[in-house]
Amino acid sequence: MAEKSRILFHLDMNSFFASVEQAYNPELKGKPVAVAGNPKERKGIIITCSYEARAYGVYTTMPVWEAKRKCPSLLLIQPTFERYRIASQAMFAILREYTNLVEPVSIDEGYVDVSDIVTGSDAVTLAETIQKRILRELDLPCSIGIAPNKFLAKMASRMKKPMGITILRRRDVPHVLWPLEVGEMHGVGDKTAEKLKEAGILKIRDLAKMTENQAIETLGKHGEKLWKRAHGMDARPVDPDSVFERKSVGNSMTLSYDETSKKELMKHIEKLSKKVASRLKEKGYVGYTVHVQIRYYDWQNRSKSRSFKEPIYRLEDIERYAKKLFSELWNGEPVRLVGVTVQQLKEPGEITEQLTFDSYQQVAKEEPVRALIQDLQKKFGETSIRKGVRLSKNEGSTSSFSKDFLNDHKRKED
DNA sequence: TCTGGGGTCCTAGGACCC
DNA sequence: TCTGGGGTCCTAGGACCC
Repeated sequence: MAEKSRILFHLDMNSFFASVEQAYNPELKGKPVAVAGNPKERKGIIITCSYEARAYGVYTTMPVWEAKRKCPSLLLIQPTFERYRIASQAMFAILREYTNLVEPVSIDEGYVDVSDIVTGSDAVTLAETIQKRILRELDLPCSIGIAPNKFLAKMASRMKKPMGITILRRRDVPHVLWPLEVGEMHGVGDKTAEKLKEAGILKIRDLAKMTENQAIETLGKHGEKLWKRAHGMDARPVDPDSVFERKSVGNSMTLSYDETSKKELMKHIEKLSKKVASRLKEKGYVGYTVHVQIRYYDWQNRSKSRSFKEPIYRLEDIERYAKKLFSELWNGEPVRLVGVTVQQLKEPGEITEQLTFDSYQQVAKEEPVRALIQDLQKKFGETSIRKGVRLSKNEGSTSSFSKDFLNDHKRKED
């Protein structure tokens, strides 16, 4: 069955964190800049770097000491996520001026379905307009891929960077996509590339020339998906709501050194539980599963989780269960990283909006639902809860940001 | 002197139910 | 006196992405 013909953009901000820092501090423009964690705390890896830094061979995930060796003049900046979040919202606000069919994928990229607002020949013009606006109003560069589906748009957007606009049609797939290494496909990481290599599959062309069943025999269900993409097929819709359907909230930390003291580890679990609890509250979510992760000194990962009938959202509960799970999981060996996550999230609106007023009152008598509702009433007011307003959905989706807005924040910080 | 922190999706085995 | 098959939930682990 033929897919309905669509025109999608994939917009990808170029070296986003570093570009935001350069927009805040124009003296950094034209220089090798890297946003990186603190090297003293063993978190010293490059998170993003400017194109000037890339010219020296610096790339994301490279340890800072190595980056410094490759580029002695590298300017290192600690990340300020608040800035990135504001810039991101401003960017998405611009996209939503054109259509509501905007799907954020991460802080710095998203899909836009422009099928209903442009015809084929106007798509490039619209992409240019958007790209210029983001540069002019936010001082940030981006690349845009234009294609009939998400996969091709994603592949297209990274073909020209920075400030590129690339069209990738189905008919371009054999001569543009097929010559690429299979590892360059979105969705193929090291492990999958290695498996494919063992099967003699090196180029995307080789994958496309397999039969679909051969791809499935080699990689399972993942193989079916990749095989279709190698043929330029991808029916996933652009879903503006996906951003509101969060599945988990978690925090983890790599420790400054491998830790063996149970007391210290428990302190870390407490800290992480606090962060998770406060983020859950902020977003207005409750969860039903608590999940604890340990990464040992030798990079072995272990995890343990438990599900509950009652919603989990209070700090005491998260902390108590996380500690219990950690104690059951830990084998006493040195720990490199610990993490706490709450999964199986629901918005309280989803719980209350199904209830009539009577059953609302009845359920509200029960712990811990009653405490939950009381907490939320304090924060949002009784009516919004009773009406089942989807609280987090109303946050920050329509505000308009501009360069002035960014500058206001800049001044505040100064 | 290696490898952050935020996530999503998939797989696979066992429990449990009909 | 022998044990099907489908469906769902739970849990652990892995691959991948930015």
